[in-house]
Amino acid sequence: MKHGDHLFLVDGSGYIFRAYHALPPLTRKSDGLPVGAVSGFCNMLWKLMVSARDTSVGVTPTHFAVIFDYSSKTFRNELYPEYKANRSAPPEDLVPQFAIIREATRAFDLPCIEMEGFEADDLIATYARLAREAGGDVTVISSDKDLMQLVGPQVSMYDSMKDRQIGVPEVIEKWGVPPEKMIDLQALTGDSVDNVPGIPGIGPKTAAQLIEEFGDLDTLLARAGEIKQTKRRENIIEHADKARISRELVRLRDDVEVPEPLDALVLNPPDGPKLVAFLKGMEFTSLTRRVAEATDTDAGAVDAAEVAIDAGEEMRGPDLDPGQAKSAGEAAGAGDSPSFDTPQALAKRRAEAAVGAKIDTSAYETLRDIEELKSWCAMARERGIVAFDTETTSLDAMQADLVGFSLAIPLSAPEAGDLTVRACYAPLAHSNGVGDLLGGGGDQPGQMPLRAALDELKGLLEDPSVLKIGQNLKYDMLVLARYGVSIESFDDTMLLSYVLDAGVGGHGMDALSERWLGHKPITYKDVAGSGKSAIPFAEVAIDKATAYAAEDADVTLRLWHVLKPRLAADGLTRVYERLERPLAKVLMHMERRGIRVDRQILSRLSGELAQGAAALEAEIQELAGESFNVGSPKQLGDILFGKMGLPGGSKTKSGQWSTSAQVLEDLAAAGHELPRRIVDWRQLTKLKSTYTDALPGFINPETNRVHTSFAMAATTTGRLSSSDPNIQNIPVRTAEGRKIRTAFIAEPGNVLISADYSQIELRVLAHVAHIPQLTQAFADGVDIHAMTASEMFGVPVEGMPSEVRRRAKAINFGIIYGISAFGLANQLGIERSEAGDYIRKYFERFPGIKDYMEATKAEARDKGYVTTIFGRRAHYPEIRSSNPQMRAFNERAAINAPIQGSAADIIRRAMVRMEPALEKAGGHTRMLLQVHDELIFEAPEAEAEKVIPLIVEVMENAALPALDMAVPLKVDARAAKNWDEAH
DNA sequence: CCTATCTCTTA
DNA sequence: GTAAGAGATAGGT
Repeated sequence: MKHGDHLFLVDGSGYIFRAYHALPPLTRKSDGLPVGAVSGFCNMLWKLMVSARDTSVGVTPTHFAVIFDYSSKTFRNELYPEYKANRSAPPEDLVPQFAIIREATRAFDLPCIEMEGFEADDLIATYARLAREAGGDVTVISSDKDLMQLVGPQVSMYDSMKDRQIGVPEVIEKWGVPPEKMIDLQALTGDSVDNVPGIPGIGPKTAAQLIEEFGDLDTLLARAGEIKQTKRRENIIEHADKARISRELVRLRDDVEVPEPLDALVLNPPDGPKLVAFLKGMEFTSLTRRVAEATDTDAGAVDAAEVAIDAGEEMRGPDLDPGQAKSAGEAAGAGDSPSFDTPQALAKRRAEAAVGAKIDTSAYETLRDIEELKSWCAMARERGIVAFDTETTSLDAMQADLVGFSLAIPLSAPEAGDLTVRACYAPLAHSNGVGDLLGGGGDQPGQMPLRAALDELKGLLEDPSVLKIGQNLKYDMLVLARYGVSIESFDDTMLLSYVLDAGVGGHGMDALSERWLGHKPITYKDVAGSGKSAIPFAEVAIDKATAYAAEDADVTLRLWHVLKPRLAADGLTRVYERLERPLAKVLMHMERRGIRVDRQILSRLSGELAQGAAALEAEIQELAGESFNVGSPKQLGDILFGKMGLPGGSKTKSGQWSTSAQVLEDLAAAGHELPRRIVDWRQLTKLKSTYTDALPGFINPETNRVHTSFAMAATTTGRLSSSDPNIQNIPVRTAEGRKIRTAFIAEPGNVLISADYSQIELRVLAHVAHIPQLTQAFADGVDIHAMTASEMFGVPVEGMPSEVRRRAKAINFGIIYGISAFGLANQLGIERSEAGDYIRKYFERFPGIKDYMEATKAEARDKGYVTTIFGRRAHYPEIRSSNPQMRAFNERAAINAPIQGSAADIIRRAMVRMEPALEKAGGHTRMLLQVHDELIFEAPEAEAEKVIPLIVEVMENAALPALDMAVPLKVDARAAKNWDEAH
């Protein structure tokens, strides 16, 4: 570099955040990938590269570089651990743009520079000094005040969004001090965003005035006693040390050993085809056209580059030769000829390449010390992508302690054929299983200290510029949360599989590995044993644990390469991005909070139930004339239908007489005493064993609350399921059962709020099937079942007999379930022929329903799946079965899935939006549980009244703005001390 | 000890 | 008629 040369330094990280907030949100048309900041970035780069002379910069660059922050952890954290500690995670739709912007930089053939331990600002300061010393001029493309200390005769700044040059006069005008005093000024004012303390009560105006008066910070601090204003004087004296620390935090380092020499930053003419391919892939049409014209490229002849969401690897893949990972800052070689694909072609190729992957479990490494771990973290950062898995002591994430973790990093692009993966396991808390009652086993040798390893891991997992890939990451996040570690920027292979293939098969890692890789991973049983002889994972020998754990990370990474491209290829990006991935964290928080359950209430109920059941059992034995196991359907059947000779109803699959409640009720109605007692006995013992006895065992000893586990990928339709304990089947229908709900309580000073959607599935049906009468009825807010009865039977709603309404209600539910005459007859206790008449009548009155059902069945038959209103798919591969029963069952399920699934999508949307919305009411209300159409919250008494309308609003508007439903959604919400009264 | 069956709870 | 999870029993391993 020489006199007359001009270096442009773009503050890439700063630009991303500014553009995100300043520019209107923009998404890629084909798949909804958020690209607003990327678009602004590309336009800015292009403008600066080719026509900076026409802007207020007024010069053409000869050298050019884009600088990024490497990670959130820098040398400043050593000075002051709280530095940038309060910065919150970037918005969900900004995260994927970090990686894309790096890729954009490469597409422009510009050096992309970042360095561990330093902020972008330090690299900018260093390059600015080097250029200055070489006699060149510098323009820093940023408007960040932190960089203004660099401004001087040879260095100026440029605000590209306002097209405004920032020189010495501009800095003085804005801050009241010249650039060289900016450090002192910022030391006094501090910075709440970066958590730089400064001196309380001193803002920019006061700081400028003080610096003007005393000359510089040291003089000011030395002579602070002279300040007249009492409070200000005391503050400055008391917080002088804070100001000194602040000064070191804001002072930029200009002596960094930068990764590229100045001369490597020479600006080359853009590579037209390469850049056009990228811009086309991003669907930036007008910029594509401008670039194509300026570089004399035939845009029509260039294939769009595939740029996938969160792409760490995709972005780097096409222009990367296998095994030749480029170091940070190295520009992509201009001579590479990129191979670009349609999403479908890429997905297909990946799937084919993945089968029979060479997985060698003996090649995995065991990380024994921090240095090794550091080097793996650095490698992960360089690739921008890492698969991650934890090993723990328990399946219950709320009680699991960390035993170790594994990482897997792709070394080559899979386009090169076989994907090359390096994987490792870091054991942290393995013990010798020889401990007896007196002394626990000691640590196995060769493990690094847990705390130090966690610190290192935290830096990687919380770095949003590195994509973390896991299988069921909600579990890992839950475990890590207890160690103060979160995961920012992630993909979950279980959720990917669920979005792509719900209904096709399981989504567990072993199933996915066999399905996609043709590989059977080592099972947990293989390393830990099973049953009584099982040992805790912590006692597994480290070499065995390494093979098992590292393989999980390896397999997860390979699965991601197969599954992720399918998202764009199948148009399911939106479902994954909006309904699945963000919900994982929401559920993690809900599970972590748990709900308070009153032991005393349950124990009292248990006693009452035991008494009642014992009394009934005595009567039952008396009536039966012998003692038998009342809980055994087989023995009971022998008594009822053998010994007593009662008329048997239906038989079970295995040929046994059924003793179901339905059969017993019928016998009771015919005047038999014993069946009635059995029904009552079963109710009491069910409540006792499943609820009052089992629930206390789920109270976590640490938190004293019950933490259910929500499964995100368990149902075909998109509903959640709940287990350990299942809180989605807590009794409500009978008075006896409802007593169990009184044990679910709020903490003192708080209330529980229950908010549930009214008739959400019928509303969804009205919307998807376009039923005018239903739509109108919901708009008018009338009783929907009475309206149905009125339409069908010609009975006026006024004074309608309850039996008539009951039948209409059963029909409405039947429709949602994919009605059959058999089922409806069963439900209503009427003849099949009569039920058939009802159904015919219903279809006459609501012909749209019949059309919807036929169309849905046809869709399922043709495509193998049906779709919810938000695009979620539910697969029914057996719908083409030659078995008529099997076929009919699948048809009914297919009819139900879009209705149940759309309702599930709606509440998922509400849940994703709920947490930020609750902040507005004071921020102390916490979402605890979901029961399909109901959300349960815990709120301080003082906040409840304020938060209820907010909750209702979020839920009622959950479909918007993506979808403006033909039917309004209605939510009822109530607060009380316990769940029974709130519901 | 593990798995299948039956029953019952919810939306 | 849809979607789930769980407890008790019974029978095979």
